[in-house]
Amino acid sequence: MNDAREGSAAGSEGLLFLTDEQLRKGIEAMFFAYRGFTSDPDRILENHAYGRAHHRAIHFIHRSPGTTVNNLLAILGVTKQSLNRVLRTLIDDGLVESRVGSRDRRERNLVLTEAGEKLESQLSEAQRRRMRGAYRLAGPDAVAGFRRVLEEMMDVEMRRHFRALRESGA
Amino acid sequence: MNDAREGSAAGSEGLLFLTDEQLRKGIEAMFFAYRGFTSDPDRILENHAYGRAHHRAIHFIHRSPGTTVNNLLAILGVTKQSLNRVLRTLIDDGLVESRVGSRDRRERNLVLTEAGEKLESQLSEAQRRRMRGAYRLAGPDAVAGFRRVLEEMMDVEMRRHFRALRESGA
DNA sequence: GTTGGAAAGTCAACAAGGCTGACATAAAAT
DNA sequence: ATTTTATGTCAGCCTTGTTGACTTTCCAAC
Repeated sequence: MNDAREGSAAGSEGLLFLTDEQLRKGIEAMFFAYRGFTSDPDRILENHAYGRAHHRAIHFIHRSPGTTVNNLLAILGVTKQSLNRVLRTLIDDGLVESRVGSRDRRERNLVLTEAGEKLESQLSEAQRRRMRGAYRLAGPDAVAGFRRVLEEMMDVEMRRHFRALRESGA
Repeated sequence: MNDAREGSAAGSEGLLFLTDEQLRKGIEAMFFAYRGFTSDPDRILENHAYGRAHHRAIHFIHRSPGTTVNNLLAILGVTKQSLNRVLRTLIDDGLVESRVGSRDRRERNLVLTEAGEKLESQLSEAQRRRMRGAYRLAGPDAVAGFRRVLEEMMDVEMRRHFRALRESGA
């Protein structure tokens, strides 16, 4: 409907990269790229009877060892029932340890066990391999742009979490 | 595990953007950004008793009017049973029309009805609004990098479909 | 013309992983 | 002492993915 007026979004400012057509390409690129992004870990998880939800939990527990359930809920944006089902299996399988909070004993501090770290490493390495390949081919400037656009696409709340994770890293 | 050796991926080549830490940031950026990417259409779909699967079908039928079921299956990467369930409801609700193929009458040519185009327009505009905001803030160079990295992240098969869609567009 | 196989549609059953609502418990905060 | 917070858990529902089996349609080769 809107597409009949290709390029009209740019008006007379010459912002060709903002045409509806360009935006649609970006949308499709996100769709197809996300498929690739998840495919490698998905293949590994198949052999473990785990799914993407387990991967996400493992990733963020690795990233913030000792994190609480509440914090994880905020980052993952799911209900506690949903997260609990996943955490339950990971704890029962000995990949995650749930310690009673030191500061506040209502809380649970979540950490990966040795086995958990091992799986995390496998999953992460598979995913990083793809990212590394893409980064290498695209080059540093493209990577900076990639990161910049992604960050602008996030909701403020998610950007907050994203940046909080940045601080803990390099 | 691998992360103890931060920066070692760059070796002495100075490719700091390829450190495991940078790659992890990219992974997290994809995760958080994709959440934002899908959130606006998701909100709209709630009011229509449709889900993301319906959105995807609507998007690609709009994009390639008259496309066949088989082509859609290849693009979406789901089983025909899964797609059929979604198409069934869209056809029954009068958003998609399924015409017997002209060339090959076993095939079905899928097109959006007027009502289908209307919903597509709503969904697409919501998604494009976010992309437009991100693109504008990041600037053309960042957008070029964004697109470049995403394309490199795709599986070859998906890249083929992506590029096929490009040709039909501007 | 008959027939083999491809394209499509359908039925059934199942699983993962979202969701809501209700309720329980322990511990902190007031 | 009471309320609030963090967590866990039970039950049930929905969407969307899966596999397997089977039918119908119909092009194309024989």
